[in-house]
This record gives sequence, structure tokens and C-alpha cells, in this order.
Amino acid sequence: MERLRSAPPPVKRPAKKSKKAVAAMRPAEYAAYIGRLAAAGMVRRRPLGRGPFLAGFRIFYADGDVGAASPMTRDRMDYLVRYGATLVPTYDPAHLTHVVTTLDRAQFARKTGLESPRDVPDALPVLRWEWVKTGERAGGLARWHEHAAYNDHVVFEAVVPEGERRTVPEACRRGRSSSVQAKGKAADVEGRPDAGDAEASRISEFTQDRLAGLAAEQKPHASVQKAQRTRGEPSTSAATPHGGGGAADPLAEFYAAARAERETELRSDTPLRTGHAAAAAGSRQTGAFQCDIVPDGKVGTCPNQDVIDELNKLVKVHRQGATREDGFKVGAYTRAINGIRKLKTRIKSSEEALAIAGVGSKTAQKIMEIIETGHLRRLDHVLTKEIAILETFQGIYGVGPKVARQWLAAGCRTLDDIREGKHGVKLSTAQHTGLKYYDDINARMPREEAQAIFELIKPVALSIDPKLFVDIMGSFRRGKADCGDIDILITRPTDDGKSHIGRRLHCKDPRKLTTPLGVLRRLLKELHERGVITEDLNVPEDWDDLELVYRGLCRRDSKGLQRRIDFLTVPYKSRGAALLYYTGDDIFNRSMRLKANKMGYSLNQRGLYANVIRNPSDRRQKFNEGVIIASETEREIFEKLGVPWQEPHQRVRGG
DNA sequence: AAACAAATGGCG
DNA sequence: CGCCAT
DNA sequence: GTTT
Ligand SMILES: Cc1cn([C@H]2C[C@H](O)[C@@H](COP(=O)(O)OP(=O)(O)OP(=O)(O)O)O2)c(=O)[nH]c1=O
Ligand SMILES: [Mg+2]
Repeated sequence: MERLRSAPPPVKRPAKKSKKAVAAMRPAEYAAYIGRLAAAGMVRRRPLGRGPFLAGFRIFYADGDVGAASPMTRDRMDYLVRYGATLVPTYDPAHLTHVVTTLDRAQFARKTGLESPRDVPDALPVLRWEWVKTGERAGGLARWHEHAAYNDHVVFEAVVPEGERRTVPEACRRGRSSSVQAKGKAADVEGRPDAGDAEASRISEFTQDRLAGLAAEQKPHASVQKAQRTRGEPSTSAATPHGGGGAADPLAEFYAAARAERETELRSDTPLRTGHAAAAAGSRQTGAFQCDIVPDGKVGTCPNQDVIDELNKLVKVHRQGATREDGFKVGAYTRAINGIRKLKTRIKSSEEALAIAGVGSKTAQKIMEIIETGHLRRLDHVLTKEIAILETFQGIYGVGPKVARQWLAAGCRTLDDIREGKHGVKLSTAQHTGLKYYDDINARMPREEAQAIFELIKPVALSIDPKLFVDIMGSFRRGKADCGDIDILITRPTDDGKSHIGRRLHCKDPRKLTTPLGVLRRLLKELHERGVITEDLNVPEDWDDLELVYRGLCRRDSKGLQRRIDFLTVPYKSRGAALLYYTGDDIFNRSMRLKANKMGYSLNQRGLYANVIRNPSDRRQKFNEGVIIASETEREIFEKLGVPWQEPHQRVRGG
């Protein structure tokens, strides 16, 4: 979704309509209107540092407005025009180069009069709004297929030429080669004139009747400003109501408002639930939080395992899909599978299937097909070789969906292709190590081996500083019989005024430090020398920080496989939150954090924070950090969240 | 018809 | 920043 | 894809 709301009123000078008249316009009318303004040179066309990256594009923007165009729709239309696009007010494929939409399939079909997005001409891309916003990035507009609105209508652009291809993103990259956008486009694009100086040509390119030169390329723009915003900080001042002059805390009234809101919800409590749980669950669509439900610990073989197996293949497929729809389907099928897993009897009818939470009519049908035939025929079409290849590539540490798709698109099919650097593939250092030990890293180890390796490490740590707390977390702490890696947490009490990095913050005298280099640095050095740690993947850069993360490989002895190992060091005050985080599992953590979020809190590996103000239109975005209310013990955090205490082995929510 | 949303850090 | 990792 |  859109994150910023920084755009000033886009339209400068009215020979125009009154505000009221504008507000009453329907989307198509507004599109035509703003087109006329643009034609008259009355739209400021290049507001920011980037060039008119939409120059020459003829875009139909389809939003869900019923009557008048909403402010957001107008905003976005303004934006499109401002960056050089020509808005086409109706769905008219012959005169379009792009369709941009926020609609789901059904809405889109209704709006365009088509049966389905499949019926859009093959060369005409239908893209999400997010694609437009990528034009502001350093790398310029993203490739179409990465932002396809619907997974059955994905338009690919021409393959990036050798020289352009990259394995690892380059931050300072400016424009894009023209061939990126050149081919595979609507037929009317061929042989368009080069837009030359986009700036100059734009003046005469606006009329809707004329087909503007399409692929006006962004030329490398000398003065692209580099975003300097600090991570996690709000980029707007939307939360400061009155300029926030000299007040101690400009957000004070928002704290009060947030608190009041929470308390209101608390009063409308259901007796069945604890106050906080109800407050949080009240606004929620899919009911309770997973972390609230303590698993009964019973294990039995599932009578519908075959169904689950087939549906999981569908999850695999959609996991590799790049669209938003795919993302939601992954979630939807996963929820359905969780529902099915709870059943103690074999599903016998579609009615029975439909009764399962998370199973709707489509999934119920699929379930019955599996029950009756043992197989889901749809999988024959969607579970392709390409899916398997993408999964193989993503098995390399440091390779995610983007790089995997890039390699596939470039023509790579096997790990040997990657090893041989075919098609211009380049590897980062971590990827290189990941490929070298591909099989080792992807194997899980018996918990006994994790234990044994840990016992090589712990004494070394304690010999550096006997007051350290050192323990294995992750799946090992949850009691799993096999572990994907070893997760080690390190901290140290400060009752003697020292910490696991010594006292360097308060004491400059190196002779008084407990550990001259900091525990972790000394420990890693020692373990390298002993041959326990064999490769680094990710080494902390600022060793002065109390919170450090290390990732690498290790092995029990020269005959052992290479195993992934992670270290996390934290301030002693954070130990409860860190324990909670690092014990997981990941799904459990997300559930706890989601609940915290909905309660007006925020939970991370440092603690539980209250009075967190979030952006109402994007709840993931925080306006402030909040004030810490729990961090020293796990139990305290459970209590404040109203989650029943659960031992590590009970905190399993994922497969 | 709209919602569905963890939170953080390192690399290049 | 965008990607990848936990 | 499902739920509200
Ligand atoms: C991967 C991941 C882990 N975590 C937390 C919870 C995990 O238990 C902890 C360690 O991460 P992992 O080592 O990736 O997970 P794990 O130890 O639970 O399972 P495995 O046996 O496969 O190693 O970090 C998250 O909070 N979010 C994540 O996305
Ligand atoms: Mg682990």
C-alpha cells in the first residue's frame, strides 16, 4: 500500500473547477479533467528529484470508487500525470500501454466489462499501484511481472541484457537500459520515436488523441537525491497536529487518544476473554490470536494427511507467485490446512469440509476431489518445473525470490548453471558460501549434535567471562528432535557494573574492562582457531553495541557436516524479550507481536512497548517508539499481553 | 467490498 | 534503498 | 482464498 502522504496539492492554477465540482467528479471524469489541465500545461509535472518516469505511458487507472472519485484516486491520478503519464479515462485496450489497478479480479472484471483479467490483450500489462511507486526508487520502474495484478495475466518485459544483469542489487544504480522496457509491449509501440529529451517532448505529448512516443526512457538522472531517511522513522509529520512547537512531547495528545480508544474497547469486554485479548480481538477479522490458544500437546496421525499434502503443494505454488493474490492465498490455504489438521476423523462430504474454519467453497471442492481421486488435477498444471527450480535456487543461503526469478528468467535451470556462472550470474560472498555447502546447510541435525556443538562452545565462552549467560535457543529450546541450526543467546548481568562488552561505555581504562574486545569477538576468534566455526556469513560491524548478531557455519569435528550457527548478544535488561524472541517459533512470535500491535503496544527482541502510535492507514508504520513496559522476563511479557504462560515446547504454531 | 499486515538488522 | 535473513 |  501507499505509505506516504507527502504530495502537496498537485494542480497549480485554476482555469479550473471549484473544489466542490472536482470532488463530485467520477473517476473517468476526473481523469479526463486532469488530462485537459495537463494539456494546458497546468500540471506541475516533475515535483521531485526523479525524472518523468511515466512519460509516454497511456494508463487506465482502475480503482474501486462507486460514485465520485475518492481523494486517494484523485491523488493517484494526479501523481500519474505529474510524472508524465497520459490518463485514459476508460478501459480501451487499443489506446493503452498500461493498466494500473487496486481492484480484485471480480471488481476489475466488472469495471472493464471483461470476463476475467485473462481477457486483457497479452501485451498489455495490468499492474498494481505499487509498480508505479517503484518509479521513485533509485533503480527506476520495476519489471512488470513483479507487480502483475493478477497471476493469470502476467506480462514479461524483454530480458535484461548481460551487462545489466545483477545478482545483488546495486544501491547507486540510476536509470535503466532502454531495452528493459522496449520489447514485449503493446503492438502499437513498435517503432515509436525516441522521446529524446523527455523534458522537452513532454510539452507536446499530452493530448489524449495522439499516441505519444511510448518508451520515453528515463535517462540516467544526474541529481537523483538519495533518500536519507533513518530507518524506522516516520517520513511525514502527519502525527503532529499543531506544528508541535515547544511542547515537551508533540505526540502527547495522541498518546491520550490511543489510550482512550483502548480503554473504550476494554469496557466492551466479553466475560469469556481477558480484557486485553478482547480489546485486541474485537476489531479483528479472523477471530482470536494463535498465541492465545495453548496447544493440547496430543499427537495423533491425521486422518486427512493426503488432503493436507496436496493442499501444501498448492501453497508451494503460490509461495513462488509474485502477486498479492498469491500472498493471500498462501495464508488462506495455510489456515485451511491448520483447520483440517485438527480433525480427528476422515472428511466424508463437502458439507463437512465447508464446516472447517478457513475452508470455503473452492477449497471444499478441492478437498473432495482429493478424497475421491487421491489427487488434485489442478496441480498438474501449476506445479511446474519452474516452481521446483525456484525452490532449488532459494535453497542457497542469501538467495531469495527476486534473485531466483532473475536467474530463471536469464535461463539458469540448475545449481551447476549457477556454479558455472552461466548467463552472467554473480554471487555475493554469503551466496558463494551458501552454494558451496548447499547440502550441508539444507540438512537438519539431530538435537544431540546441536547439544554436542554447544558443549564445545559454552566452556570457551565461560572461560572468557564466567558471569555470562549462554544458552541455546530456537528449536532446540523448544525441545525439537532435530534442529535446522544452532541459535545461541549471550548476555551478562550488570550487577558488578560490567557487561558482555566490558565497561567501555563508562570506563575508558582498558585495564578495567572485563573483556577487552568484547565477549563475542573474542569467542568467535577462539572458535575459529579451534576449527569449530568454519565460515562467516554475517559479522557485526559495530562491536561496541550491546546487541550483536553473528551468522556463520560450524561443525562438531572434521568429519561432521557444516551447520548453520547464529549468535545473539543482548543487554541484560532485554533478556526476557530476547529469550522470547529467540525461542520462537516464528509464527508464535508473529502472533504475539500482532496481538501487541492491536493492543496499542509493540513487541520486539528488546521489550514490550506501550503508547505506540501507528499510522492508521498503514498499521505497520509507527510514529514513535513508545515506552518500555516489560523486558526482563518472558513471564512478564506474557502477562501484560494477556497470553497464558506457555513453556517453550508449547510455543509451536508452525509446521 | 474490504480486510487480511511482526519487527528488526546486515549487505552491497 | 531493496533484498535477504532471523 | 476466506471471512465479516
Ligand atoms: C526465521 C524467523 C525466526 N524468528 C525467531 C524465532 C525462531 O525460533 C528464532 C530462531 O530462528 P530459526 O533458527 O530460523 O528457527 P528455529 O530455531 O525455530 O527453527 P530451526 O530448527 O529451523 O532452526 O528466531 C523470528 O522471530 N522470525 C523469523 O522469521
Ligand atoms: Mg534455529
